[in-house]
Amino acid sequence: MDLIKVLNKLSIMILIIKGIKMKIIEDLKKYLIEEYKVKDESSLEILPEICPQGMKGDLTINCFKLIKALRGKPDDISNKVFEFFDKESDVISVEKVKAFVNIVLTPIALHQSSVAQIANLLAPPIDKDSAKKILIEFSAPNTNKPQHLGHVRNNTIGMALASLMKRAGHNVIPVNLVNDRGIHICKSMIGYQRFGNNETPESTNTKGDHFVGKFYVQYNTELKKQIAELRSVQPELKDVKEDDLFLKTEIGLATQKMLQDWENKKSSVISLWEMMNAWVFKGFDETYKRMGIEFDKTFLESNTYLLGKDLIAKGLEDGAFTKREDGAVIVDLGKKLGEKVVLRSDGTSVYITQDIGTTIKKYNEFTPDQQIWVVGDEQILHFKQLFGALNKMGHKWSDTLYHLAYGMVNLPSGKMKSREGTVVDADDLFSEMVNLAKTSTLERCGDDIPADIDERSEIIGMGALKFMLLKFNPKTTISFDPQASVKFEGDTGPYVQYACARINSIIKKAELAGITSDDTVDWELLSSDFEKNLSIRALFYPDIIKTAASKMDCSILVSYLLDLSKDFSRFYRECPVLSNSNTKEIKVARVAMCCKIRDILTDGLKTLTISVPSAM
RNA sequence: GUUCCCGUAGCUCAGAGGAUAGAGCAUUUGAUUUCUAAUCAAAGGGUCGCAGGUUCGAAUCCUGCCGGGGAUACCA
Repeated sequence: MDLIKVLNKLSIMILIIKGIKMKIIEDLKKYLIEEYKVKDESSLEILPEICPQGMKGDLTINCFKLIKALRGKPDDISNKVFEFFDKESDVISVEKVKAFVNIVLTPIALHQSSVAQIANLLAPPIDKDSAKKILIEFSAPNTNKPQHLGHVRNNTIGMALASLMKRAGHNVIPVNLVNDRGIHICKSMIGYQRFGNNETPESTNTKGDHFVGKFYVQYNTELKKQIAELRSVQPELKDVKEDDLFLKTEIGLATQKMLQDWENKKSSVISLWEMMNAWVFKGFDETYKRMGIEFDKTFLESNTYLLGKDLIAKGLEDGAFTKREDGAVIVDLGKKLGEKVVLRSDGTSVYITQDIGTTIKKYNEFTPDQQIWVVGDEQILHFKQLFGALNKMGHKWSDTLYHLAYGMVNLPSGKMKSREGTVVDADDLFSEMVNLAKTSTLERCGDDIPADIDERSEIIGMGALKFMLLKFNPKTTISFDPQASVKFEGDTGPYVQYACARINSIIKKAELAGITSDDTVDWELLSSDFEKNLSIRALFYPDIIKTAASKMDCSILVSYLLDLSKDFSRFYRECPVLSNSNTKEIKVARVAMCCKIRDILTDGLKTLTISVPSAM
């Protein structure tokens, strides 16, 4: 036993290489630098890979990737790598296939570099010097209707990205910018004035955002009716677009008047606006709370919509912008992006005017190293123009701005369209998911209904939804089938949660048997492929966090957690932990392994803003 | 017209220039006296849209074409 302890201490000499912390790999690097007389040591990065199935090995060194740094031939390099490993006592066997060198490590060397160093695996992979202050804006809802599946994707990606960046070691400030003013807001206000009958969310027992959304729908119905009437009286308007007929309708004119009154701060309009917005915000708060979303700061468009005008004037002076013959101020963004109007000829703002203003305001307020917007991919051009305009204005930080463009969410029937009533409402979706989780939990429990059934169902249902949305690369347009794609089997959140639940159950039973996490672990005993695979996978966790953060892609972490859970499920089947046929030492070692794997799974899910239920 | 994204198994999707292109679902089959079967094991299923090019090596990079979607407002 003492010998083991000494060996443990020796291999604790851990060094960091691109997220993979292994002494043997660092030694290999030193050896190759010596052999090939490499001058710039930082040019040589050795990132081992998991050996593919069917090959004999734990880890693989791909020598093709070392050609550049070493300036050698693939065959020579792989021979040298082979020779190096052949002499290492931590290596049981080495195999060279073409320029790939596959090594099998002793269990103790492997586990000591991996799960035994759980604190290292869970530490932020980015050092303090390269940590950035990142402002991330997402959600950006309108206050005239409740949120739908598209917002849910935005919210989920935004919050998980913020959490991921934080986990990687950055300083993250999540912010929201609520579109609480404008013609569309006036539409729901007119709708309420005409059809509201002085009802309130309380009097009708309706969630505030749904309550207001109802009047937005009624408004649009009325508008459509008036347009139809107009066309029946004036048949020549048949081919004119609906948008162009807006100001020819009575309700359209009333809406425009209301917007003007709002901008002139007419008290009756302002108080109606304040009352209805308060209802919506209360509803949104519930939605955000249920999703586990918190913002450090919420900007309101009603406070920011006038920003930018003076900046345009200054840009005009500095020559960043030019005045066109018709009086509009434009920015010339070159051949690809063309000209963009930044101020109307009548001197009023366009959308990009206030975006310029808000972005500069955010920069001055927080001085971040990077600003990120999580906004749908239909606005790619807009953001390119925004960044281009800021660049022209001489803001050097404009090249640190980043638009994380995510794809749309389609239904099997096609696009979601609010006008056709094919929108999946966020709150309905949450309830459906949680109910599904509850039903299947009840099925599994039989008569033994757990006391925390509702809390558990909430965690499982919401976890399944978030996991599903994060599984896809953000930029892909995804197809969401509420019936089929939302199951709790296979590559899902509950699969990962289930692995955690099984581990928790084992640990509870182990404690009853007198096995604790303080017991000394003999890692040598975990020598099966199933046990080694867990350590191999765990070894890559910091690198996965780092890569996912640098690519701003949570799906990388999602795939990893599925792989690790899969490795665990196999281990669970093949290596009983508390079986009576096991010695106490084996039980202790396997319990320790379970704890470490659970820690990683829990940490990974938490990073994705997903919780783990007490049991399943 | 210009521009951006996508095209990989029946379906939904991973593949960070490298080995025999992978998962899940669906289909077929097997596993529960042993720590939770929301699990595990296995089978079938692929001209990686097409054609060139770069490379020792291309699903991955470049060019062209075909197909699908988005953006091309003094809308937000």
